[in-house]
Amino acid sequence: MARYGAEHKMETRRRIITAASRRLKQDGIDGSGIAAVMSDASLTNGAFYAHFGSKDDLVANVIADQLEQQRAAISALPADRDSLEGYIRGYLSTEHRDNQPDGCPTAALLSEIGRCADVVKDAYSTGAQSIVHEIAAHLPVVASEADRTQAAWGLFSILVTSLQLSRAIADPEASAQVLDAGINNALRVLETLN
Amino acid sequence: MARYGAEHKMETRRRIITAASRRLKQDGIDGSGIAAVMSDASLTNGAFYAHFGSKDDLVANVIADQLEQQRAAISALPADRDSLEGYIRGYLSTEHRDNQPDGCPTAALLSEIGRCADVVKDAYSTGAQSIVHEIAAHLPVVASEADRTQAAWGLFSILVTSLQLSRAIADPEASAQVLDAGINNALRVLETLN
DNA sequence: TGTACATCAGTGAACGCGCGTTCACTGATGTAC
DNA sequence: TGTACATCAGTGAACGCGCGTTCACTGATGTAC
Repeated sequence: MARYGAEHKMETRRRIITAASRRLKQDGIDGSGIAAVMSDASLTNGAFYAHFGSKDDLVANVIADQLEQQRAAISALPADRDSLEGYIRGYLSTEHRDNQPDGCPTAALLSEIGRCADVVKDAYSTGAQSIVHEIAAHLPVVASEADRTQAAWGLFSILVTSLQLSRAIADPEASAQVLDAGINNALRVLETLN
Repeated sequence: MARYGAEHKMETRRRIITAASRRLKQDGIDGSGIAAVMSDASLTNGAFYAHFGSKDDLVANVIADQLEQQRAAISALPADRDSLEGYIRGYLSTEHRDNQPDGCPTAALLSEIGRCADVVKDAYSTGAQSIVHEIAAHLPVVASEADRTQAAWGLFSILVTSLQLSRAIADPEASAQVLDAGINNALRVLETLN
């Protein structure tokens, strides 16, 4: 028997994924080095390859994990309009805008993911579709399922770009206007379904 | 007098900006090196600093130039609903999705821009606001200017994220569905203004 | 007309640095007997 | 109970490479006289 329990290595792996999630969302995929991620996880760079086959492998695992967490958070919302509105207002808040390491992975990384290896894109595809279906399940049932899925893509789009834009625009007033416009546009999607 | 006319250096500068636009949109900001850009422009890396003070300086100029071209293209559209619908369908086409070097700079770079130096973010802010105001000027005049500007942000958001998502999703069928949903959601924004 | 010099866009090698990845090694803990 | 050995998560130096940036130099063209 090894000196560590069976769960020890899995815990370390989880620690790396958690550290990498924050680092990747803060500095981007290209902007985050293995050594920095491992240091954030209180490890040295050499240990990395005992847990992941490559940087792409790590990124794919981070993406899948982050999207699943986001899906679960939406799943836990009560299926009424007020809860969804609360989620929208939280997503397009200045707090979320200013806390990228703890925020939405899609807003932080989407334009980089399109250029990533297939293993990353596949992880993203699966996760993003799960999130959108979860959003659709929380939309008013007055519309058909196809209409709700379509509206969910629209809602997701408005949230993501509005947040990305608010981060790319340096002037605080203009940035806040973009968040406001995003909230109104998102709420309008909810209304047009009724 | 120098052996070149006064316009020669400006032409070279333009050649670098054009090459860099394509390269940055294809490989991302972090993913594009000075040497590759200069090689694309049929020059060697050393000449770069005779034209730009830094990589950030180049990126800011590329962003400003790209967004101004996009604004001018929208400005040239007739201000009727069919023209706008045509623009939307072209933007969310598989051709645009598959031709990132010649495509929308926002879709290619937005999540990276939020992490860039202020000089880049300032160039982006100015350009993006111009584009949105140009879109707003092409929306039906039945709504107030504030409502149209807000709807223009929503339209822009739907276009950008839908294209980004279609590029991040590897499966062709799912990718096409995202483009379709984007078109429908974008057209719905036009309808709700009437 | 001929020659020495100034100009300057562009060349290409070099700088220090951080990247992703590899690998010989450490050292704490377990088992064998 | 004591000692030799096996296991293996983690260490830390090293690899080749490409990055952004610097700089001494080239060479084509103009001016001065």
